[in-house]
This record gives sequence, structure tokens and C-alpha cells, in this order.
Amino acid sequence: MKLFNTLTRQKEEFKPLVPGQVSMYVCGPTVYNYIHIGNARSAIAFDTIRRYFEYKGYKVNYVSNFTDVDDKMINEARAEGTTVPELAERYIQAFLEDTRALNIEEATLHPRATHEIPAIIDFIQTLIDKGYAYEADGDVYYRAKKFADYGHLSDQNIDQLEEGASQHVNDEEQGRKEDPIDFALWKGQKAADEIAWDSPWGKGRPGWHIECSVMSTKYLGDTLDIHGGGQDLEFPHHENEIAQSEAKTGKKFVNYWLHNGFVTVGKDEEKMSKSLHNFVTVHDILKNVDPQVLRFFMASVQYRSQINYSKENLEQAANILGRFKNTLEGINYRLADATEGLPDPDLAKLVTETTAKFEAAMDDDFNVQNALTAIYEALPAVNSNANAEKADKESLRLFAKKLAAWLSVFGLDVDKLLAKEAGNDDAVIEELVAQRTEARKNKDWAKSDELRDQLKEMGVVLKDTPQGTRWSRE
RNA sequence: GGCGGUGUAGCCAAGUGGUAAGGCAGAGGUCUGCAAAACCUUAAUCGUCGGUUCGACUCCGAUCGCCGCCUCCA
Repeated sequence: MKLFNTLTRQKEEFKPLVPGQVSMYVCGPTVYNYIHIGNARSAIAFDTIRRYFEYKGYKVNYVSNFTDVDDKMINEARAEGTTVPELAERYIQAFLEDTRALNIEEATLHPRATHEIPAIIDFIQTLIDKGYAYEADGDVYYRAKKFADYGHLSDQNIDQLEEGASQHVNDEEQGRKEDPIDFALWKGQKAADEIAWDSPWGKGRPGWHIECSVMSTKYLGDTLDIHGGGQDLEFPHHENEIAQSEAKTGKKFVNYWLHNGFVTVGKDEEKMSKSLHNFVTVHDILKNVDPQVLRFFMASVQYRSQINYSKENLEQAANILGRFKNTLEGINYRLADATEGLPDPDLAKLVTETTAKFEAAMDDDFNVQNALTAIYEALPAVNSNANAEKADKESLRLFAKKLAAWLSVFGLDVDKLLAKEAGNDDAVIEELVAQRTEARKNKDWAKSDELRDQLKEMGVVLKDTPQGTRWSRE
């Protein structure tokens, strides 16, 4: 497998630290609101990657944190008149709900910053002891220039960073920092009502960057196989994580850095992009969009590419899903009927070849477009065979099984895709379908069409096949 | 100003120094009592201008546009 490593800006052969296993850390959300579509993108991108590793037989240890204390948390809690822990708890639950709806596998572990305070303090103390950090008036800062490789990941040079940083640092902070590019490891408590923990430097809370260094190394070891996150985290977040972790351990922190692309939302796409800079939450989207469609749409774009969230693109995804569904339904019906088919060498070969193409594409830095193309190209022959008098049941069965596995990598649950929504009017529908079959036998087309219209109003769509009439809910 | 990405048919999108995969939508057709589904057929010379080359969409240079990061952010 080849992965595009941000560290080297090229695709590299993946070599896990431990054969057959993958350790992954993915930066999770700050839980002060429902996750937005960008958070979902990241979660889906890395879930897809994780699932493909699992498809290949790797055991994946997937750790993803919740940032449950920081400025945004504090401000939001104040605004709502609640506490930071209450806010965190509420939105962690919402996160789990949303990601479950999107069929994102739950992380092996979801550590939270506030549950790791002692480890964070120890980590910071070590950095101070080693001369990489200094205390200043209740804050602790990381001495960025002390770390020789600072800026490597994002290809930034120190002088330019310094220039940029100096323009943004506020006076108060500036006074405490030795250098504008130094960043906070520990932030002293500012107001009495501000959540804080005791530390050697007084009451305060951890800075944002340190928590990820602490939690990733604590749970996955000094060196990880893969660390992921959005492109915006490259700098400064991941740059800082490297500086912190490597300064402490003296070892390489991460072998493969993976960064997912952004989601853009068109101005005139939907009403969703109200005010907050197209701040679209998954919670809101799922009120109108089938979670499977959203999931497939977002998983069907290579993780490094930008995604344009639009109604039209969602429709495209829904149409493709419909094709998969029809194919699987067709196969299932066929497998259920009594007609024994004949082995078809061409079809058997197609299944093998499609598997090879799918895997070759995914092995190439998760090229999902080409992986899907492999599937699309197999569909006509499969559908034809499933409709033919002499269906090759064995190959169809195998293809259906493979397709389920492939779609599962994309986070689609075939059973859910095919599930006829439980309705308590099944008996009524069956009865109407039977009446229509009777009418058709008598060539009473008027009656037949009338019944079909009636069913359509009930949300039921019919397909007349040589093997009989099939129905499904739309 | 610094760093990075991107520009291929209406839309999504792959790709290689040798003459443009695939999908969605659309159109036509087959099948069907009619439909639905399925199947078949069907569209672009690759932002622009130069250069290198026998030959470039693919390499180099310039230029225009779009996006992101450099400050909290997936």
C-alpha cells in the first residue's frame, strides 16, 4: 500500500511498526457544538482509511480525542450559562449520535483532555526540565526555536513564521513570550469562574496542542504509524505536536502524516449556509438527507481532495446508491428463485478481476474514484447475468458478497441499504400486488394501472419481471 | 508577502510523453400491455500564452482564475 505522507510530500510504501497492525491517531472535534460537515469529512475520510486497513486484514488501533476544554468551550459555556463539563458531555453524545448515523466505526479509544490532566502536567514538566519550555507568569510556553526541525511538516521557515506570528500576538501574551512563535502548553486561569486544575505553575488548563501529544503517545506509544487530521491542522497544530512529542521522547513521533481535504459549500447551494460562514452541522443536514447518501457522497471523494457540498452532488450519490441497490436486489431475487443456472466462466473471471482492480486502486493512496470505477464497470455484466435465463448463481452470490465488502469500506451497510422500511401495511401491499397480477393476467390494463397508481401513492414502486412482480418502497 | 493545492464534457471525475477511463444527468434505442429496473448507443482535445520534443493534456516557463494555510478551525 502506498500512502501520501505530508511529511515528505510523496507517496510512500506503508510499513507498519508491527506487522499486521496499524496505530492511528486522528484529531477529533472540540465539543462546543454539533459537529459540522467538515468534522464529518475528516471522520469519514479516516474511517474509510481505517476500514480499508481492516478489509486488508490489519488490526487497527484507532484513537481519536475529544477536546473538551479550551477558549471556545469556556465562552460557549458562559454564553449558555452552563458549565464546561456539561457542555462537553452534551456534545460528545451528539457526536456519537451523528457519527453513528453516518456509520463511522467508533474509535478504539476516545480520550478526553480533561481526563488526562496529570499526564499532561507530567509531559509539560518534562519539557521544562529539558529546556524546551518555560514558565511565564502562570503560563507555560514551548520554546519553538529550540526544536531544530520546527516548521518542517508544513514547509514553513522560521523567519516567515515569526513575521506572521508577531502580527497576531496580543500585547498581554507578547509580554510573557520569549518569542512570538512560542506557543502555550499551559494557560493560567484568567477569571475565577474559569475551569482550572492545580499544577506546579498554579491553577490553569492545558493548551490545545499538548493534549494530542500526550494522548497519542500515552495510548499508542512514542511512535505512531499514522496521524491524521484536516489540512488546516498541519500548521500549527501538528507542527507543534511534533515539536512537543519529539522533544520529549527523542524519537520520531509519526511515520505517516495524512491530511484530509476540505469541504466547501456553495453560496447558492441551499439555504443551509445561513450566516456563520456556511457552518452546516451534520445534525441539521440529517433532518433532510438520508445518512447513507451523505456518507457515500463524502466517502466517494478521495480523502485529500476538496469536496463541494451541493444538492446536485448529493443527488448524484443517491442515484449511484440506487444502482447498487437495484443490482443487489436483482441478485437476491435471483438467488431466491428456483431456476438453477449455469456456471459462466466470464462472470467468475469478472469477479476476480474487479476485486483486483478495486484493491489496486485503494492500495494507491485510497484512490476511491478508481476503486468505484472498477465496480461500475462490472455492473452491466452482473445485471445482465442476474436477468438472464441461465444465471450463474454461484458467481452472483460471490459478487454480492464482494460488493457488500467493498461498499462496507465506504461505510455502507448493505442490509440497511436493502432493508424495506418496516411497514405495518405489508399485507395490504401484498394484497394489492396480487390483485394487480390477477388483473394483468386478464389483460385488464386499466385496473392494473389503477392499482399501480394506488400503490405509488403509498410509496411503493413495482417492477414486473419474468419471475413475477417485485415491489419496494421508495 | 511566505507555503500548499487546484483548473479535464451540464455535473462528479481518472489518467499517461504517443494521441482523452468511468459515473451522474440528458438524448436515442432494446425489453415491457404501458411502466419501472436492466441492457445497448451517444458528448470534451484537457484555463490561457509560449517553449522543449518526431509527438504534450501529461515536461519547462509565464500568465489568469479558484481554494486553503500562515491567527481558533476538520
